[in-house]
Amino acid sequence: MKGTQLGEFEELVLLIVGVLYPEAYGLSIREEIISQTNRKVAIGAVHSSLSRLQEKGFLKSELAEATHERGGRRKRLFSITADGKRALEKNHELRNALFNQIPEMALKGLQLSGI
Amino acid sequence: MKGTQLGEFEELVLLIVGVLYPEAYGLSIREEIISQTNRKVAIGAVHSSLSRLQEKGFLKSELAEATHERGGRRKRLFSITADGKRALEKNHELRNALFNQIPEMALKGLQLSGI
DNA sequence: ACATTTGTTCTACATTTACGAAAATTGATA
DNA sequence: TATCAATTTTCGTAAATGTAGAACAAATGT
Repeated sequence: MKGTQLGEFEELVLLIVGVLYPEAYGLSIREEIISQTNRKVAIGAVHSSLSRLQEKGFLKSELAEATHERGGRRKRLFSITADGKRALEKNHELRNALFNQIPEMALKGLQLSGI
Repeated sequence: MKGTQLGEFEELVLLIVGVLYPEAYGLSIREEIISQTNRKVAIGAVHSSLSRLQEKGFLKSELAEATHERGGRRKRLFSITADGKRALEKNHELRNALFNQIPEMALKGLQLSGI
């Protein structure tokens, strides 16, 4: 990859940032991924993906003010850029198009696996 | 990835194998990816992805008989397994669901990038 | 002041993706 | 049947992504 392609996990993170808008930050993103996918994710994985997405220009971020909760350190809030939106839509369209091009025969009988 | 997750390129290859059925083999897959995505792909990338997909159980393959064309080493033809189909559908559904959960606001005004 | 909670940064390593040269077959031709 | 040209896969290596969790930072409660 030449640094402009969206990886599998990166795409997931990008989508979740959209879903969580405007409250997308490291921990909330992690929680949302876990609850929507049943997949376990370490916090470090999320943050490294976030910073790579920002380097690629698909996300931007700003430091929010601290809240009044216990702990409540300042959050870094992420949001999608125009490039990020384009990348997401492009992937979505490509995949839908390919999905629809698969002939019936290619998948016929596959649901009753090894009888 | 723990060996059962589909990588970004792997998912693309899996879709193309479906599209090309029953004539999916290394070179034809490479050509189809290039023509459908305008992305340049090396033959080695395709083959390593194919063998990983087979290890994961998402693809199966068989050696076809030689054709009558000049040259023509025997092709290894790939097709999707039941597990592969499931993985593809699961990804497709998840992505559609997430896409639909993104609030309008998250993408508002992003099309007119840097005027 | 100190413990606790929330959150981000840093570091290290595993897996996937990428590239292209080398090797293996196969039909054609001499 | 030896060699050539064409087609396809295999192999070795480098770079990008994915995964994990400890270290570090800043806020609140007592």
